[in-house]
Amino acid sequence: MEKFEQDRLEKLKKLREKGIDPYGKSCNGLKSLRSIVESYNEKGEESDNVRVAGRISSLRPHGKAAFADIRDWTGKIQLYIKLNNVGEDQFETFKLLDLGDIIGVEGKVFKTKTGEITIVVENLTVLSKALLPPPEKWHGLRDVELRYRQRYLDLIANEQAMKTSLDRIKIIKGIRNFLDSRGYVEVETPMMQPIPGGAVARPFITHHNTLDMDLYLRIAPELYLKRLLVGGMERIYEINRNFRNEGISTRHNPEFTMLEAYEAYGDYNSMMRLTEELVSKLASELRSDSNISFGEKTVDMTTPWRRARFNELLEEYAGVDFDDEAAMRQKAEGLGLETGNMPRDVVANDIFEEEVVPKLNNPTFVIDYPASLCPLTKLCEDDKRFAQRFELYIASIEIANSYTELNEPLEQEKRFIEQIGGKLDWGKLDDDFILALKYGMPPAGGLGIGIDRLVMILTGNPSIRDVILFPLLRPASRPPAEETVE
RNA sequence: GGGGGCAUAGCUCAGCUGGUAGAGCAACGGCCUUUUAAGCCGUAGGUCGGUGGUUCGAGCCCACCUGCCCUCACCA
Repeated sequence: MEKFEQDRLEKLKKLREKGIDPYGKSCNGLKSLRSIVESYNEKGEESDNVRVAGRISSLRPHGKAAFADIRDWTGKIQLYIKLNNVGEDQFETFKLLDLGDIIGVEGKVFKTKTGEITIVVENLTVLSKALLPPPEKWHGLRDVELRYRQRYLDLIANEQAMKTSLDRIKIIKGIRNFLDSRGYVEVETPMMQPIPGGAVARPFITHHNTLDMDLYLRIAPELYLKRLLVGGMERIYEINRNFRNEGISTRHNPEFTMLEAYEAYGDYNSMMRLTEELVSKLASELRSDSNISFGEKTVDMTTPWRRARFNELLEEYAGVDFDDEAAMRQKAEGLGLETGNMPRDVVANDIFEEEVVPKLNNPTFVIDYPASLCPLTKLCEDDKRFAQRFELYIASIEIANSYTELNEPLEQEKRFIEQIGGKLDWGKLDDDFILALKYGMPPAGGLGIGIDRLVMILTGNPSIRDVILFPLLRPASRPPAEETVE
């Protein structure tokens, strides 16, 4: 507690008395710890000094010598400090160091008799004196609440946390490279929207003072991206945050990262091919094994992935015939689902989520959804009861959602009105979007991929909070309740 | 929002049937110039999440509150 801080403040004072700045300056010519190890393994011992920096993660003093481990974000390396080598003054400085301090070191690389690649310290710089101790070195930081609230400690203490975070960055970069190489361009559309559209979800509301108007944090960028299709941008994507004022769970964070991509003159089939190529490529770049363990489950990412119609799967896993509405309603009631005044499509979808989704373990494209569930989608040509939409499920989690985009303005307007007549009580009809469509939008395929969920699958983390650096939490301590309010 | 679980030293965890608080790591003092979960000797460290209650006595039982985890609902 305060005791730890007191002890360390005392050492800080002593460092200053020795004329050392405990919060040092920038360093040139630093090498990553991993590169030191790799270069030693390739070339063996070298006569030149190396310069490195890192956080002290272990200290093993031996009187007039000491071993220490320092860690950077590429790995760790052992240091060997000998009184004979560094002299009285620097050895004194070393003794004022603690676990968690960040130091710079210069010295030669060698191998100890136990075979560990080690830097013999010749020169030592204090770069940051830590006033609080890091989490325990062996067990790391286990307390999930602390891991989320103080993510920096998680990153320091748990290698896996750092790896997942860096893997996430690789995945997002991989997506950009993939799309860029296919002639897509990345665009930015409004996060604050006067009418939150492109999905059905409760939005966050905010207010602009000068314009004196309420705005909504976007629930999807879709309607703006399609305006760009109208404007002639033929291959576009956006990777950015969406905000939905809904429940929080292992698969839901109020702000989450979404990829949306649109390809003029494509359709949901072209987007399906794109999705399979993209996701399987990311998977193989990240791990050599095509099997990913995900909680209790194991997912086989080997392509080609299964493609099955919505109603086929309903038949296969729920034993329900989409055409036999009475039997379907009976089945739903048997599952304890509310069927009351629900339209048939909604009942079918409820059964689907209850009975089919839990069984979709290996990557599966579910295609051709009931039409009324897809207000922004073109209908199937051979059966107008279904729409040209697919969703990709992996480990029973919805990863991607794609349509052949509806580009008929009057039909779109009609479907919006039906939707509003239904249950939407926030927002209104986005007639500016309809106006855009009236100028002509090319036929197009559109694709959305939930990035956080994709990262969950590809890194094998079953909780979304482990792939978002700072997931939303309640404040740890809240001010005492006001007696006068409410 | 409903249901279930968890909260003990800085960290990781024990704590029996209710009898007054423990270990390892970290810390502090000492010894130690190839160790690696270094070792050896010694020391210190606690509002047992919070507030009430039951009891001669509460970390333990009860109620309420706070936070987190799981799950259901809303949703991606």
